[in-house]
Amino acid sequence: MKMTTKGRYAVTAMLDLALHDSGGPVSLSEISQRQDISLTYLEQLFSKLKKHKLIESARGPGGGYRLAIGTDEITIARIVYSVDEPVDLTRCGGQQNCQGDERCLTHDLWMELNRHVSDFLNGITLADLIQRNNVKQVSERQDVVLMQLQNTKQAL
Amino acid sequence: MKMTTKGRYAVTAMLDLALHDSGGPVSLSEISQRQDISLTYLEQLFSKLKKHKLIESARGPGGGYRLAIGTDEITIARIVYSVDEPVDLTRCGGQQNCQGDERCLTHDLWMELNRHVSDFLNGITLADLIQRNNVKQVSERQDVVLMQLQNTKQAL
DNA sequence: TATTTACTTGACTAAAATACTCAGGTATGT
DNA sequence: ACATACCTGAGTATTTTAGTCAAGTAAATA
Repeated sequence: MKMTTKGRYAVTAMLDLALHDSGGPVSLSEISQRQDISLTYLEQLFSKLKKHKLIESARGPGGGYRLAIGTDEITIARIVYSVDEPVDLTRCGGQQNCQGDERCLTHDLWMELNRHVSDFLNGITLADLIQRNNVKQVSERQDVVLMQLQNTKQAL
Repeated sequence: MKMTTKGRYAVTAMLDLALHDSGGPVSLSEISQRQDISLTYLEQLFSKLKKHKLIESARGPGGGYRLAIGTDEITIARIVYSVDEPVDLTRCGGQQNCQGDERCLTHDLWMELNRHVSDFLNGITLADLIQRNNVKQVSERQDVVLMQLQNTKQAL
């Protein structure tokens, strides 16, 4: 399992989408502003998320993205796998050819770690995260900041 | 927690050392041959492992390395941390300033994953690995291959 | 004491991966 | 028509990784 900022951004963006999914579609520029992630980078991520059928898109003004399936079906693992192709921790990718064409001394250990991390990330869904107090708090703060930003813009 | 081949090599080399620690010190060239890791790269790794007091060195002919503490005190986590400086999975390194100077939406999630992986790697020692059947098997295979190699050399 | 073995140190480098940006699209609502 | 917003793929700067190279020092042994 590979953990990079790409995967982390994807989870953050998906969680943002889930939190604002009640009205119409959510545009990337909204998410970009709330989560401090560049718009073009988000486009890249969402393209992959869409390919993996986690989200649906609507074009044109008022368009944006919405979740394609329920928040309880979207695990963190699915999101991460969608943007970071599944690369695992063993040298050989589970092929058991880490040394010449045989298993290396620690092959099984890394396989175990792999499984462990996967199990953890498979056990948490967006629905779970939404319930969490710290997520609620941060999300509210972000909503307020975005509203202030928009008000300032209109005033100019 | 960062998982790279560097950390994996270090664990493999340390396990090899532990498995051959009964006689005198074990030289890096032995480990290099058994584990297919370049000698100069091993030197780099062992320098760090020594700084972290996991091993002791003896110079000169017949010299090499031996474990500085018991195999039951050497966790996988300690080895990995010794060669890969502790980098964690959050954007902020636990500083909670992942967004501006506030926590990002998924801060706590990555902290949790961090803790999870650490717990796992802290829960396994070299002593544990030595007991495992797959380790025993691979190790025996490697010993045989090395002996054959040395016999071939002498014959030349 | 000459020689060999083996650890020691630090700088250096090639290659890969990462984290993006940019330039052009295309669809859709008003 | 025009603005919004998704869509696509190429391109690129930076960083990290993995590993080499060079020039040592310490110790054992003949």
